[in-house]
Amino acid sequence: MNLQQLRYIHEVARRGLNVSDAADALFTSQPGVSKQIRLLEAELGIEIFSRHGKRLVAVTEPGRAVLEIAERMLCEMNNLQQVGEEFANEHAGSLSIATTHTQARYALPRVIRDFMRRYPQVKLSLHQGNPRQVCEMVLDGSADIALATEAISEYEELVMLPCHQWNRCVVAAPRHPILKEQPLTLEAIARYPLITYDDAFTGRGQINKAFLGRGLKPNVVLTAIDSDVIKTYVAMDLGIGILARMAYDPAVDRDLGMIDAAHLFESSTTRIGLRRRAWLRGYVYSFIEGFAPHLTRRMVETALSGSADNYQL
Amino acid sequence: MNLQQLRYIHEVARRGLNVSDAADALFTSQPGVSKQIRLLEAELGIEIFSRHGKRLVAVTEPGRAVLEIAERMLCEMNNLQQVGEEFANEHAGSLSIATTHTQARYALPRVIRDFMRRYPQVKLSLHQGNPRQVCEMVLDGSADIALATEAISEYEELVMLPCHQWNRCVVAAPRHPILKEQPLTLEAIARYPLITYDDAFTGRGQINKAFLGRGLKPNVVLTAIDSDVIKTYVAMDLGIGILARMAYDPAVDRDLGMIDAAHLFESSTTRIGLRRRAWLRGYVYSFIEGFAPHLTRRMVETALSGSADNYQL
DNA sequence: GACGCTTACGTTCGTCGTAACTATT
DNA sequence: AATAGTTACGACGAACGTAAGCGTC
Repeated sequence: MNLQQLRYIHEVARRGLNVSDAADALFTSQPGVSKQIRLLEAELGIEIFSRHGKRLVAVTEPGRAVLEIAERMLCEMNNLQQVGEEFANEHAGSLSIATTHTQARYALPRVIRDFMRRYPQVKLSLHQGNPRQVCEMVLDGSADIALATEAISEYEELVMLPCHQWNRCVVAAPRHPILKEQPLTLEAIARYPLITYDDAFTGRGQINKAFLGRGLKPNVVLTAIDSDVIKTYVAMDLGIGILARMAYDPAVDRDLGMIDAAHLFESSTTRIGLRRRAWLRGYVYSFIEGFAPHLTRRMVETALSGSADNYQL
Repeated sequence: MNLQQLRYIHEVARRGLNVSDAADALFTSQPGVSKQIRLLEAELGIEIFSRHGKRLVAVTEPGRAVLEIAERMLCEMNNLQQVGEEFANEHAGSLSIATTHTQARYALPRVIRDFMRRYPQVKLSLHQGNPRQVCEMVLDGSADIALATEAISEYEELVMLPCHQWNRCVVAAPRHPILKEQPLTLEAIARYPLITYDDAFTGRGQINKAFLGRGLKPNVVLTAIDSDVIKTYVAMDLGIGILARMAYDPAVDRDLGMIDAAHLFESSTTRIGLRRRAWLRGYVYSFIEGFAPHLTRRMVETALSGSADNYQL
C-alpha cells in the first residue's frame, strides 16, 4: 500500500470512475493508474470498484469505506505539507478564500486590508461563488476557507463556525413613499415592485420565509446575486430593494434612501467553513480571528479536530 | 513522502529517539531508516528531530506536529487493512481484549461464551493488566478494546464509553460478627482488619474516598489485584473483604458470608476504551453490544469519529 | 469503429542492505 | 573502546511509459 495508490483511487472516484481522465489529471499514464489500483485491491483482498468487463461501473461497499479512509489520509498528507511550509517560513504562504459577493464586497475589505498589512508575504486569493460552490471549493482543496451564509450546514466534512449575525434593510429611490412608512411592514413592501437577491443566495431564504409566514406574495421583478446590481436598479427607481444592511453605506449610496428592516426578517448568520481535520497555517487562524474575534485559535482547533456537531452562536 | 517514512519516524519517536532500535523493530537496516528520515525532513523542509552532532536528542516543535499527523495516518492505514479483512470474510478475524482481572473473571465469561458461539471463526485473545496497561495496549495497537474501571479518562486518543455501573459488597467468614450489622456502616468495617483491592485498581479509589470522607482509617492488612485472592484470605478469616459485588456468587462462595455495601461507596463505572478514529470489524461492534447493550453500532461509530468529550452514562 | 481498460515489456528511479567512516560518550 | 548515526555503493525491485491487445458501447 502506498500513498500514490490512494491518490489514484481517490481521483478515479472523483472523475466518475474514468481511469483515463484520472490519469490525465494526475499527469501519469492510464495503465499505471489501472495497475496500481489492481495492486491495491489485491493487497487489501477486496474489490474497490465493480467492473462490467473492463469498465469501472460502480464503487463497491468496501470501496466506499476504503475511499473514505483514503480521503482522510490524503487530507492528513496535505496537513504534513502545511506543517512543513509553516515552519519553513511562518509569514509566507498562500491563503485562498472562497466567498460570496456580499462578503467579499462589504464584510471582507477591512479584514483583508489588515491581514495584508500584517502578512505582506502571504499570497491571498479570493474566489467568488454561490454558497454551494464555495463549500465545494473547500472540500476539494481549491480553497482553504469558505465564507457564506446559506446552504453550508449540509456538508459532513466541513466544520462551520458562526461569525456574524446580520439582517436586512430596504432601499429605495430618495423620495420613494416607502421611506415614510413608520413602522415599516412586510405588507408595505409587498405593495411595490421588489428587487433582491437570487434564490439560494445570501439569506434569500429568510426573506421568502418572512413573506410566506404572513401569506404575502411579494412582487419580485428582478433578482441578482450582487448587492451592487440591486442598488443600481433601485437607484433607477425600477423597484425597491431588500439588501443586507452592511451593503448600504450612506456616504456612498447618496442616491438611495434606506430603512432598517431587522424587525421583519429572521437574522442570518454568516459562517466560516473549514475542512474537518485540516491543519491550518498560523496566519489562517489570524485571519479568522480578524474576521470574527470570538473565534480564537483554540476554539477553531477544538472544532476542527472534534465534534461532528456544528456550533451555535 | 511515503508511508514507510512515517512508520520510521513514528517508531523512532516511540523508541526514545534510538534509530537502531527502531530499525530492529521494523526488521530493516539502521542506515535505511536514517536516510529515509532525512529524506522526509528534506522534503518537508523542516527538522523533525533535533540532533547533537549525529545523535537524535529531541523532537522539534514541527516534529511534534508531524508525528501527530503521522500517527493518525498510520492508524488510518491500519483501518484500510481492517476494511480488507472485514470484507474478505466478515466472520473470521481476531479480537484482542485488554482488561482487568475482575472484568475477565466475572463480567466477561458469559459475554465471551455468547460471542464465541456466534463467531466461531474469530480468534479471541484476552490480555490482563492494570487499567493503565490496558489503555496503553489499545493505544499501541496490541489490543482492539480496553475494558476497565479506573484511570482511563486521561488518554486523549482513546474514546471511553460507559458500560456498567457497579458497587461493592463486604464479605467475611461465615459467622463473622460484621455480617450481623444492620445497617452496615463504614465505622463497623473500619473496626476489623481489611482485605481489598490494590491501589489504582478496580475502583479502589472510591473505597479510599469513602473512608476518607468520614475521617476513618481502615486497617488494610492485605491488598490484591484479584478478587479470588481476596476471597481466599477472607475465607481463612484473616480479615473481612471489600469486593466488587459481581465477584460474589452465593452458589460458589459458600465459605463466605456477604452483605451488600452499595450505600457506603460511590458506584464505579466500567468503561470500554477504543482508539479514536479506529475502524472496527463488524464483530467488534457485536461484542461491544453484547457487553453493554445500550452501545449500539451507531452510537459507537458516532463516538469514534466525533467529539473529544467522553460520554456520560 | 471509437472508447476504455488490461497486458506486455523495457527503462528508470527509488529503496534496501552491506561496508566503511565519523562522531559522541 | 563502545555505541550511534552518516556516507558510499552496489543490487534488487517497484513504478512508469509506450505499444499492443481485447472487450464494450
